[in-house]
Amino acid sequence: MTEAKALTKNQTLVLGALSGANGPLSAYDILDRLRPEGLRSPLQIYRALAPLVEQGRVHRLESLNSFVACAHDHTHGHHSHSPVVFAICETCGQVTEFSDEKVAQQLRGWAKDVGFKTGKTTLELRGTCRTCLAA
Amino acid sequence: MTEAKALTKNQTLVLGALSGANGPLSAYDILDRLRPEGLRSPLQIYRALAPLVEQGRVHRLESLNSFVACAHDHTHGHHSHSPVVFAICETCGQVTEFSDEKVAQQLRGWAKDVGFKTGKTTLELRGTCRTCLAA
DNA sequence: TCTCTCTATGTCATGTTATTACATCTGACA
DNA sequence: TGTCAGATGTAATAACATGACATAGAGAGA
Repeated sequence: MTEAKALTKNQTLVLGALSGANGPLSAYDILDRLRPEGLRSPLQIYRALAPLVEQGRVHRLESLNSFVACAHDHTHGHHSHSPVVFAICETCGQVTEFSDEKVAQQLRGWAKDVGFKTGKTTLELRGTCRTCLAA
Repeated sequence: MTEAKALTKNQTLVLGALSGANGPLSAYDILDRLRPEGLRSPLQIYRALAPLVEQGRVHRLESLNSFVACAHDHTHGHHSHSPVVFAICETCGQVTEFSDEKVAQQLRGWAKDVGFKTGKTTLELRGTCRTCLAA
């Protein structure tokens, strides 16, 4: 098993901010939370986010222009790279992360048929979660 | 069969610009193309886009912050609302639009299981198309 | 130890995407 | 003709993201 890559100071701060939040944060939201730690510019946030997203420790939600800490465990250095689905509640902001092998398989099948080489997959559901529906 | 809704002048211009393009355009790209027609501000573009997207004549690509004309026929006023998948070639910019009932079904199944009410679904594949792979 | 180099960091400026607020125009129709 | 609603026009600004360049610190090797 490979070791998890060590994080730099700013990466640690950014990941901490996202882990501590109970929903997605924009880069500027993160910046506001980290001003007390001395961060001052958006670029510092974006620079820290890039490798975190790359490593899968943070996900970018394209439909919100914001970021969430990955719900899975990264302390042991490895995780699945099958595409992730995000269900985003527009009422409470909570994001549920899951992956679905059937969906992945189906998309791979389409790609194979038409000769498309898939890199990153974005799959986001916007709607209302069970809790908010009940309320 | 319901009739297609009539478009306003600016909506016609914007849809025309998107139909004429051979790939996705940002709102500001569209604006640049429509300056000769007298459009001057981003808001004019965004205002025209909103109902076009609403009606499904235009799709927004979240991962590119840009827009494409829907590949399907809207002249007869009706089209399927099953979620659409976009395959975006990062080399040539071409966007292929398709829908996959199995994927849709699978996602509906998940939503049902956890009690999530899905509104809009975003499903975008970034990668390389057959043509660009061959080149 | 010195210094070279690589990575991370800091800062300013700017580029790109999207909306708020408010004014004006136009056509339907009472 | 008056007025009302929808479409349009314009300025200003908010929100998201990156380019360019300077600085700091840690580790390798002379």
